[in-house]
Formats: sequence, structure tokens, C-alpha cells
Amino acid sequence: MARPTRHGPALWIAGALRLLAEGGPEAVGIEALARRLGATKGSFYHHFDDRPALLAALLAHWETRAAMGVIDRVEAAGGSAADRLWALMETVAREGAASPEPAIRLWARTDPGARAALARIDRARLDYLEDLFAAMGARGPDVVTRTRLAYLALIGEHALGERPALADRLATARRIHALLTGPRDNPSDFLLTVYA
Amino acid sequence: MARPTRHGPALWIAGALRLLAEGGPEAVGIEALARRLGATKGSFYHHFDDRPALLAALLAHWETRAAMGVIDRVEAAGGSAADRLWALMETVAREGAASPEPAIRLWARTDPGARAALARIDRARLDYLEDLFAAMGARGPDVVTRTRLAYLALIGEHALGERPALADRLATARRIHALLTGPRDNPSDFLLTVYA
DNA sequence: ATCTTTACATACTCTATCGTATATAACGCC
DNA sequence: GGCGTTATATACGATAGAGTATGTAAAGAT
Repeated sequence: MARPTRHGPALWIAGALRLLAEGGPEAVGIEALARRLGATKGSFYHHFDDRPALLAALLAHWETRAAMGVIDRVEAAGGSAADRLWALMETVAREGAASPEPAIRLWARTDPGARAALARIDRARLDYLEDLFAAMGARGPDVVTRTRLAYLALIGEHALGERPALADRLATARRIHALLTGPRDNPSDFLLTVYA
Repeated sequence: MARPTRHGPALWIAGALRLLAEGGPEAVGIEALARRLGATKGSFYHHFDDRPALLAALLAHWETRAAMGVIDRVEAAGGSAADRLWALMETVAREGAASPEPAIRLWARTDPGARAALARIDRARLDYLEDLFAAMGARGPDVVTRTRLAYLALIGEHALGERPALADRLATARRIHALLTGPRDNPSDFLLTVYA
């Protein structure tokens, strides 16, 4: 194993992700990051061209591993569509308030690269959720409705700072899951095959 | 009316709110703000002690007017509990992606003052939503469940950047409203008096 | 009308941080 | 065990932005 004093780009990106999650892209400073990692600027500029290069690598890393990886893991775990939705909700509920996603959403308001990456992620996740609800038997506009509600709730979970204890969060999330997968107020046009 | 070249603190706060919404607290710079307002630093330092003073005023303004004002306006408009919930959802859906709230949520991760203000706002809005759902006939843990789901969706709406056209957003929001106020999967313990 | 107060502008200092230049240390290999 | 390559450290400009000092302009009072 490599000695801990030798940093690869991965360590810089991991540290930058934490800074990003806490204070947005402005908080990702080379010197602040070096201080936190116990390294120096010189090391950084050996691995990256400049600060924009770090931010670009950060974004690419988040898009492929952090964001898409969640769907991949849920998909690999298998189970019914309702199970998969629950796995998604549970992952987010457990994640705590350390997600960099709110910072990236804010970043996307001004940075075109971040906006593009985020749009791809949103599209992929919404598509995935639509498939799940369609597999559960939802039809027509109801698919979009439930997909959007579920996704808004997942995003909101990331954004919400103060949160109750994990056990309470999970219990509430479980009931939210039931509500999202349950019948609608006009049950005649939506018969759900939950837990099929 | 005062001449347009004379700025009061209110104008500085309004401009700062826009910068905050776009780029977080780090983006609220005195010089950037002065440039945008067509004023100079000298004017700023006449109205505020320093940058922290501006940020504090900004936070106080958001807490009282922007955040609580929404509930007050909805409450003043009246109507049934379901009507009021819809008024809330419609307000947020119309607001576009210019809300400073995501930036404040991110800010709250590091700044104690922002965290305290946000906690008060969250508490007040959750309490208000609980009252609404209770008035609609929800009972027991279902009140908390629906409240949390509704609030997560409202927060998510703020955070989500790319959004469909207003008409589509409103149509989907209307169906989400129906879903939130509709019966649950076990209707026996929750008979809803929607649109009462 | 002048005088006081309020409001705005300009010029400067100081500090932080990016980026660079350059020096030193560890590692891989033959 | 020397030697190139890779990785880390330090010292230095350059720039941007916070805060200050000080000057000027507009209102209102008497």
C-alpha cells in the first residue's frame, strides 16, 4: 500500500467534494484543500493544471460515480419495482446532510458545465423513476405525477438540513413510500400492483 | 419620491439577495454588488458596518419577509385547508428558479446564524403544514408523513433547476396536490375530507 | 444663505489566494 | 548504488476584494 503522505488525484477530488458540499464551489480553494489534506499547493499543481481543472474533474467524478452509481447499485440489488424505489429512498435517507448535490444544484445556476451535468443526471434519474412507476402499474399522466413527487422528495431530502434521528427518518420514509406507491384518489383508473 | 441615485439599505439587501440566490454567500461581494447597482463601495459602507452586517441583515430580511410572508399571504387568502395547501404549492411552482432558499440551505451548513434562522423557518412551515393536514382529517402518524412529503416536495421544487414550462408544472402540481390530499393505501384509518 | 447632517465617491492599504518558479525528497529500475 | 521519473515542499509575483480615510455633493433646519 502506498504511504499516506503520497496523494493521488483521487484524494484531492475526495477532499474537494467535501469542501464543495459544505460551502459551494467558491469554498474549493487550493490552499484550503491542501491545509485540510495536510499537503501543500505544490503537490496539487503536480496533479492538476489549475483550479478549473480540479472543478471539472470533480464534476465528472460526481456525475459518473456518486450520482449514477446510486442507480447502478440499486439496480444491481434487484427486487420488485417498489423494492427498488425503497432502496433509493433509503439510500438518500441514510446519506445524512453531507451530500454535495445541493451545492452542485446551486453551482449549476451559473456554470454551464455543472448545468449540463446536472441536467443529464436529472434526466437519467427521472427516466429511471418513470420506469419504476410504470412497472408498478401506473399509467398515463399518473406516471409523471408520481415520478415528479418522488423525485422532488428525494431532492428535498438532500437539501433539508435539520433532520430527525435516523430511525424516525426511516419510519417516515417508509410511510412516504407507501403513499407514493398507493392508490390515487380516483382508484378506478389506477390499480396498483404494489410489492408484486 | 427619492431620486434613483440615492440608495437605501433596502436596495442593497435586494441586490444582495439576488447575488446570494445565484452564487451563495461567497458571491455577495461589496464591489460586485456596487457594480450591479451602479453605486460604489463608499455608499455601501455608509449604510452598513461591514460585509457580515449585510449578510445578517439579508438573513433577517429573508426570514421575516420572504419566508414567513408566504405563509401569511396564503393564510390571508383564506379558503379550505386543501385550498391553502394548493395556494402554497402554486406559489412555489410559479416562483421560478430564482429563489434564494437553496443558497441559504447551503449557507446554513457552515454558518450558525443561517442555521438558526432556517431551523425557525422549517419549524414554522412544518407546523403550518401539520395544521393543514390535520384540518383535512389526517390523524396520527399520517399527519407527519404527509407533512414531510409535502414539505420535501416544496423544498425540492426550489432546488430543482431545470424545470418544464409553467403550464406543465402547474398541471403536475395539481395532480401532486390530489395525491397528497387523497386517501392512503389503507383507507380504513384515514377518511379524508378533501375540499371540505 | 450658511451650517449641519446625511449620502455618495475616490484613493489607498492590507490580506488572501491563485498560479509559477524552483528546490528537494522518495521511488523504480538496472 | 547511481539515475531518471514522479511526487512534494517553499518562495515569490500578481490580482482581487475587504475595509479605511478622506473628500465632495445634496437635503433640511434656522
